[in-house]
Amino acid sequence: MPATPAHAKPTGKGQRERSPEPRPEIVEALQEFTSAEAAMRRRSRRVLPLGETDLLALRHLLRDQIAGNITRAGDLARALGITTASTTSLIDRLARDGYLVRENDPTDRRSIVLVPTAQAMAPSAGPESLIQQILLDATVGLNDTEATRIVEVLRRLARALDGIDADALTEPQHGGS
Amino acid sequence: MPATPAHAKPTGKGQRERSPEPRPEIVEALQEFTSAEAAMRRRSRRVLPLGETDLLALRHLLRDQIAGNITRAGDLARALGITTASTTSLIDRLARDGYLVRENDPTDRRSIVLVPTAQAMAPSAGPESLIQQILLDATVGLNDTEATRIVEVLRRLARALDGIDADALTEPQHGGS
DNA sequence: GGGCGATCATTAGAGGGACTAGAAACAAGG
DNA sequence: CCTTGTTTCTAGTCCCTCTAATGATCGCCC
Repeated sequence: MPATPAHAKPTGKGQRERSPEPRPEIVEALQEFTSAEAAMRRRSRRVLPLGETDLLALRHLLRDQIAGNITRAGDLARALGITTASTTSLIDRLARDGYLVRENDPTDRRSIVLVPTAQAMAPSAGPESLIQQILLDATVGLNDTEATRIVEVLRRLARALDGIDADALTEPQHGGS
Repeated sequence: MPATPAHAKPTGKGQRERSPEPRPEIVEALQEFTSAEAAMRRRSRRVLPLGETDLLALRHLLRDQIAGNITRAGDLARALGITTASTTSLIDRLARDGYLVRENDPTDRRSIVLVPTAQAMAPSAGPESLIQQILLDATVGLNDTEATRIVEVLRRLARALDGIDADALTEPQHGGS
């Protein structure tokens, strides 16, 4: 690995003070992480039972279920950033393999409600859990304050990405949230 | 671990002390980030000139060039976690659109050397740079120690993922030769 | 220095997953 | 009732990756 020579060095003064400056090293490190994860996931695609999108969909379903929310097909499409047509075949795949079932929405007969089955937790118990464990092992050695701060930043980054759509990229005006 | 729906609450004592405990919230927040990024990238695929893999490939090439290393086709395949066959068509795409050129490797006539062109930096200047800016904006408000710690953890996570291959997932033994 | 296995890039063919376009069923309001 | 908007699904297409097999070259050992 190259030693990434080109960091914009922060002005050396404040060591403990909150700085209004951005941190390019963090964005760069985040890129390293995502590209490492993508590469790992491609390398291991044979032994992983589900594709990337399918896994994200399943996680979304389980999270919604824990939170007590129901998930309809359209919700999943929006959450994953794919079209509803793609979502239909995604649901077909997951239903065919027994990860979820389609149920009628009692309040809207056009909609369907997606209900994860017990099988839905299986991926998290297979090779996926080993990945989780390896990741967990890499998070030790922090104090509570640091851990909290990291989670804060990651959440802020995720929400910032949520606000981006195609229009925001072509029209640099922040159209409002 | 049966399901672990909520967070494993750290033992409330150490607020400033380094803890050997893992931080599931960090892994979870990281998942949120990667899924938010994937969703954003899918939403904006129309206006982004390159696919995800193509972009990663270009970044790898530029990084190698800055570090003074040459990149051969096989190197790219390994870095991206795809087969050499897929790499061939990836190089075809990138070469066709003028992002790189193939050159002969003087030391090995079977290999080709990939040389990024000036065009290779164009994607980082378009919508991609806007994404970068939005991410940068979300990293403000940290002190130097916190920023350093975050980068440390992310790098450690990335390296941990680098060490995972299909065999490591099926054979939990770390016996790789 | 000639043969032999290993390595590198490529081609050919197949499959998965995402997209666009359009249609059917239903909801909601005039 | 009728019109307009929403939700899902079908049909057809395209892009990207994979497996399998080929041609060219390297490294090595006899």
